[in-house]
Amino acid sequence: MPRDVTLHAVAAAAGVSLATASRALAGTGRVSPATIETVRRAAADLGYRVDPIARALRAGSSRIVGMIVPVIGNPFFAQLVDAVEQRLHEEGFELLLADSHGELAEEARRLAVFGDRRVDGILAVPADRRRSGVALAGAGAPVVQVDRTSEGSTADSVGVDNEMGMRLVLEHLRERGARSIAYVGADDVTSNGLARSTAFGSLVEGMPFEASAPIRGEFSVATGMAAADDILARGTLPDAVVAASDLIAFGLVARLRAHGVVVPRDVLVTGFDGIPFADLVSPGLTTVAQPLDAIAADAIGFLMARIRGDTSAARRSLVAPTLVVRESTGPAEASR
Amino acid sequence: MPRDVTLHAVAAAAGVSLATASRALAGTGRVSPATIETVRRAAADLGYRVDPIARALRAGSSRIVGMIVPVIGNPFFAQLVDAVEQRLHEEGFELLLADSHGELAEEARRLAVFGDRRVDGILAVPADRRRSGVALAGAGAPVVQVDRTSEGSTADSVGVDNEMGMRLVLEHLRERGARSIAYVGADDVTSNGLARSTAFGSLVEGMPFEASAPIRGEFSVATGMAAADDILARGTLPDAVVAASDLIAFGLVARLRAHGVVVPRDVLVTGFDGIPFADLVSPGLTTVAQPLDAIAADAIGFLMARIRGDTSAARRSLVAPTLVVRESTGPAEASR
DNA sequence: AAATGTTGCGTAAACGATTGCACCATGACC
DNA sequence: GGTCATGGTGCAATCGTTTACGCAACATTT
Repeated sequence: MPRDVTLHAVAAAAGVSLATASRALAGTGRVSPATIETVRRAAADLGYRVDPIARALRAGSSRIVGMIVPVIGNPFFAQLVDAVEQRLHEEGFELLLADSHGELAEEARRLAVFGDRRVDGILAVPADRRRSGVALAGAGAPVVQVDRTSEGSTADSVGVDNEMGMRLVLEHLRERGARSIAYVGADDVTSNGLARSTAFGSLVEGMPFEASAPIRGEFSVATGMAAADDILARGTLPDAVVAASDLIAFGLVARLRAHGVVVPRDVLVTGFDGIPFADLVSPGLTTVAQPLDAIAADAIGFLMARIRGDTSAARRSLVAPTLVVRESTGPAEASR
Repeated sequence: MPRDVTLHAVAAAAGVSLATASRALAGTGRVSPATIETVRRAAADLGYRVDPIARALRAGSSRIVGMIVPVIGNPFFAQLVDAVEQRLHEEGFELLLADSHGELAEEARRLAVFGDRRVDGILAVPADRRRSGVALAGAGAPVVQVDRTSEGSTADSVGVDNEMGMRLVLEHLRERGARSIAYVGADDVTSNGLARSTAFGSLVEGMPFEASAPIRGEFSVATGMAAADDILARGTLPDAVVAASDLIAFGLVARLRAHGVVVPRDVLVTGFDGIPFADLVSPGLTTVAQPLDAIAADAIGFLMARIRGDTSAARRSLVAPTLVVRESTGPAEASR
C-alpha cells in the first residue's frame, strides 16, 4: 500500500522541487526563509509525516535505539527500561527491545539484528562479563553498557558504584552492632556479581567483622532461598546477611521465615538495587537504592553524544547509590 | 555507510540476475531448484543478510510488531512483555516497545508512530476503555488488544476471564467462612477496572455475603494504601477484602499492618494477577493467577493470522485463570 | 567591467530490496 | 508443423527519501 502523502506531494503543493522540500523540512543546506515557510505550511496542511523507512534506507539512520536486557521480567530491568524508554522518546527515538535470557548466543543474535536494522545506538546489559564484548562491537552502532559491563568492550558504560553501595551497607551494619556477617551474592559471570563480591570482601577486611565463607549463585529469588538453607544448616546464625540484590534478599527472608527465623530479631538482612517492592514486604528491606533515572539519563546522554559523532575516549559513569534503611536491619523507629 | 554485501553481490557471485537471486532466497515465483541451491550457497558464503529496511520500503512489511503498554515498570506488564517478546522472536519478529503512561494523547502519538514505521502488527493494552478505539484503528496495521479492551474497537482481543476469577475468589472466601466483604478496585476507565467491579457486584448478590460500598481507585499500591485507611476509618473490619490487583493488595496489607491489623488473623485479603511477588510477601497472597503464557500465545496467534491476511470477524479469547491459595486467606496449612 | 563568490533551487543518482512484465526455451497438443 | 501453455530468467520500475552536483541570478571585489 503506497503512502498517501509523500514528500513529493508536499513539494508539488509548495511549488518547489523534491530536493528543496526535503532541505526546507530538514533545515539543511541553503533554502530561503520564505521557501521554508511555504514548504512547512504545505506539509502541515497535507498532514505530511516523513517516512522513517525511506529515510533510514537513504540516510542510514533509523532513529531507533536497540536495548538488550537479560530478562525484562526482572523488576529491576523493567524499571530500567521504563526510565530509558521515557528519555529516549523525549529525544525522538523509538525503542527496540530484546531479551537475551542471559544467553550469549541469543545476545549475539539479537545484537546482529540490531545491526541489520541499522539502529542508531544500542543500550546493552551484557550477559557475560568476559565474553559479551565481541558481540557488542560487531553491531556497527555505538554502544553504551548499562548496569553491567563487559571487560573486553571499549564502549561507554554507566553503572552503580558497587563499592560505595557495599560500604554504605557495611557501615550501617556496624552501627547496628553486627559482628558476624554472611554474604550471599552472584557468581562472577556478570560484572556486578564480581564487583559486589570483591567489594564486600575487601571492605570487610578493614572492618571489625567476622565474615563467613561467601555464598554465590545468581541474582534470583531461588539463590536467596538456597542460601537460607545453607546458612541454617551451619547451626549458628550470623548477626547479619548481606545480599547482592533485592531478589536474593527476598528469597532469603522468605525461606528464613519459613524456618521460624525472624528478621530482624534473629538476623539482619540487607538487599541491593532498591526495587519498588523492597518497601512492601514485611519487614521492609534495607537496601542500596540505585538512582535509575540518573543511570538512564547518563546512558542516554552518552549514547546521544556518540550518535552525534563524538569519538572521544570511552567514558564511564559511576552513579552513587543511597542507602534506604528499613525494618530488616532493626526496629523501624529505634535508630539505636 | 553502504552495506558490504548486498543482494547485488550475491547475484553476481551466483551468476544470476538480481531478480532471480531475490526470488531464490524468498522462495517466491518460479526458480529452478538448481538455481536456488546456487544462490543459497553464494549467500551463505558471502554471509549475506537481507536488509530489513530496504525490504520494508519496497515490500511494505517490516517484520516488526509494536506493543504499547500503560507502564512497563508495573511487574504485571513486564511479565506480559517478557512472554510476548519470546514468542514474537520465535516467529521472526522484533518488538518495538512503547509506554503510554496511561495517557490517551501519548497512546495516540505512539500508535501513529507505529503506523509510520510500518509495523506489521500491534499489540495494545488500551489506556481507556472508551476512548482508545480510534487511535487503535488509525494505525493501519492489524491490532490485537491484550489484557484490556476498548469498547469502540473491532480488533481481536485476549484477556483473562474476570468473572471466573472473581467467582474463584468469592467461593474460596465463602469456604473460609467470610461473611462481610469489602471490595477495593480500580475505576471504570479501564475495561478490567469495570469488569472486575461488576463481576464482584453481581456475583456477591447471589452469595451469602454482606458487601460494603466498593472502594475504587487505580491498579496501584497507593490505591491499596488509601483503601486501607478508608476501611480502618469505618470502625469495624470486614471479614475479608477483595482487591482487584496484586499491587492493590500489597498496599492494603502493608498499610493494615502499619496500623497493627494482622492478615489473615484479623482480616482475609485476596489479590488478582498472580505476579511473582505474591508468594514472597508475608503473608503470601492468595490471588487469581493469570496464565500469561497462554495470553501471549493467543495474542500472537491472533496477530499472526491477521498479518497473514485473515479478515474474518473479530475474535475474543477469554483465558481461564486459576486460584492460588496462600496464607493471606487463612493459616498456611490448615485448610479449614 | 570582468572575475569571483554567494545564494537558492532543480536534476538526478543513490540507498537495497521486491515484483510486474517481457522474453526465450521446451514440450504437449491437435 | 504451428500454436500454446508453462517453466525459468532478466530488465527495469518502484518504494520515499537524502544529497552530490550543476546552474542561474545576483552581489561583491579589483
